[in-house]
Amino acid sequence: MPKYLAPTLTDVAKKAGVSTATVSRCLNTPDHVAKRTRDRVEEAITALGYTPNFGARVMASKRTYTIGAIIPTMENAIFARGIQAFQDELHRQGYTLLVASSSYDPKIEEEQIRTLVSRGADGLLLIGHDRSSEIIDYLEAHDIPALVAWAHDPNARLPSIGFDNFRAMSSLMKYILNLGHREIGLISAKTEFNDRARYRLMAVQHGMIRAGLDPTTIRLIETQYGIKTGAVAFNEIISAPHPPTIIICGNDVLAAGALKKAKSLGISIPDDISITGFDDIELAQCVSPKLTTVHVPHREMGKQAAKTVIKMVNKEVFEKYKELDIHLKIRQSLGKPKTNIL
Amino acid sequence: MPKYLAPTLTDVAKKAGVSTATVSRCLNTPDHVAKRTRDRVEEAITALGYTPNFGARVMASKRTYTIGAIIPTMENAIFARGIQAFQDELHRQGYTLLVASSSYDPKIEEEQIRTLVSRGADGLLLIGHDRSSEIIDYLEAHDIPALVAWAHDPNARLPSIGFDNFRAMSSLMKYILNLGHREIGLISAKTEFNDRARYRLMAVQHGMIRAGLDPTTIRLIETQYGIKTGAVAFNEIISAPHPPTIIICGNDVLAAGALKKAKSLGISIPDDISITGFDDIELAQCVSPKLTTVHVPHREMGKQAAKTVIKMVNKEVFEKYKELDIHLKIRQSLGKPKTNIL
DNA sequence: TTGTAAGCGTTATCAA
DNA sequence: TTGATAACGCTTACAA
Repeated sequence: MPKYLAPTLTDVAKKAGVSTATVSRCLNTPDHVAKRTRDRVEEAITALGYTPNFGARVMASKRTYTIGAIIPTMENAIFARGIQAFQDELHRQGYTLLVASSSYDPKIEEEQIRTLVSRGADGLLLIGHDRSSEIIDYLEAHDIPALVAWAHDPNARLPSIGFDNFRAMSSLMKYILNLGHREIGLISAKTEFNDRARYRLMAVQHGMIRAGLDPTTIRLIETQYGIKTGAVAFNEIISAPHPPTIIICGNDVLAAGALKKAKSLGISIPDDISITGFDDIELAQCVSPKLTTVHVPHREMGKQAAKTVIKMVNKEVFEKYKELDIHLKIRQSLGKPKTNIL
Repeated sequence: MPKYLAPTLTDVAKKAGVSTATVSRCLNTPDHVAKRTRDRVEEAITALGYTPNFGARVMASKRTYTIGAIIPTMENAIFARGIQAFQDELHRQGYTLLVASSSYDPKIEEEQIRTLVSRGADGLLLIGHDRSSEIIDYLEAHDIPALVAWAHDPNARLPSIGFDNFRAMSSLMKYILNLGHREIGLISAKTEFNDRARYRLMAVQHGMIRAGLDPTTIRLIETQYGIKTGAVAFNEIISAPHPPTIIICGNDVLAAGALKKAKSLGISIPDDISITGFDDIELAQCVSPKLTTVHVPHREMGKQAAKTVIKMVNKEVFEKYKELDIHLKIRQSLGKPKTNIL
């Protein structure tokens, strides 16, 4: 069997009896071509099963209609929902999304940024602000616009669309303190290279201080994201000598893990201890008791992120720091603190 | 501010005082270059912040070390976990994964296949076998190897790695019938363009027949994937005149939705009615009662898929139809049928 | 409306 | 071990 070679513009041109320029025009600016010729060319294209070579196209035109996104992990409903919305909007506007994941590793993230840029991404979507200024220089040097999502920071170098993680967690914290909780546990995602997690942690600490409490009394565990890790952390906090009346979790997945563990230990939520989440993914409503959490408009964020990135790519004006509203979602996993010590 | 232009091989060559060929060699076959020259070149590269242009590279070398994957949706823990494992293994072997999603639409899937191929993907990962033979012709014509995952079918044109959806659901069905269930409800994903869903449905029907029951008595609802849609479907089945003693769900997410609805209606699972899922994602253990489901080794599948695709790309021998083991995960959402009619 | 031809940034072949 | 130089497939002035 002879090795097949994909047909090129030249093949199509030959078959249609026109120049390569004309074929190219049929593809890019069809209305600049006479109907008769266009028909001939299109015929040749389908006959040959021609698909343009992307690499060549990029080299010649410098425009790819491709947006890259680098997310910490694909294995997380939180990003999944927002990214799907991002992709849907991009697709509607004729752009293609290419996704890569960094496994929460800044080195890998840099690598992926370079990969995507060298592949001709017109623009990039990144998660959070924690990254080296070198890589931002790199993006500027290559004139590749990048938008940060899942965060809001008007002082950051990169534009962003998202919410203020500090404010969001603060409002939950205020609610918790109002209920009378004073002994607080916190299961957080790793805060290194993760500004979202760090701001959420800071919000809890600041809440304590404002209430005249000692923030060092927070039973804090930093752990990787996951249901299992949430369960382990819960167990650890609850087993210590003086357990808290509430365990705040950095996201819904950790909270679900904590809840699961509580159940298996026969600890009643929220009677014995309260648990809260963050994100309001569907999971939050599937567990019982349903999770009190912070609602984040992931779909909206994804959609608007797409619109903004496209504006950036096209050098149109855009809102540089767009903040989205979040709100508390009060459900059953949060109650008043138990009066007698557990 | 002058518009910056990304440095090219030529710039590096000039700066290092060598030819472009030498720079290229430093990048691709460093050991064919004298250490002294190599050092000079590397210095120039970092000084300029040079990154190779991918398009040009592809055009010149025809090799990209990129694998494309097209999944029905990113918004689904089922694919997320497998794809993350797929990506991890690819990354370990020096390949880059580019993911696109089809929104369960075969037209979009074709589009994405062409996009990925024209971008120079060396190989492709696809989900399930349902697609036009034209697009398979296209892949063959372009000599792009494609591997199907999440399915097993030794008669299909494309090689695959996965499990036999019919067998998997059949074994669950056998277990269910053994418990004494005779009145069966089924919430399935849409079966059009989805062989996995179709085989699972067929398995339920065949199970009925083998047990001497009439498969047309199955209360069947086909719906989109989602927690909400699962809840709606459950409600519909349960509200009909003669409700079943069990509702089999095509995957865990639908089952979680059904469970949630049951709880809100005050229906006790599994005392009043049983519910089963499929996939055994983490969610299955977070709901209560925990879901009886079919365990699918997603991570293992993703990892092996990566290894196989790389073999295919490199024209090494590989197992064309690899079947992975699945097994029942018996938990609490499945019980004996209630004796008196609900 | 169409054709000619000069790039675009690499790699690879062939000499040196 | 290095350097010229011809592809690779496409777009886009510029000419016709």
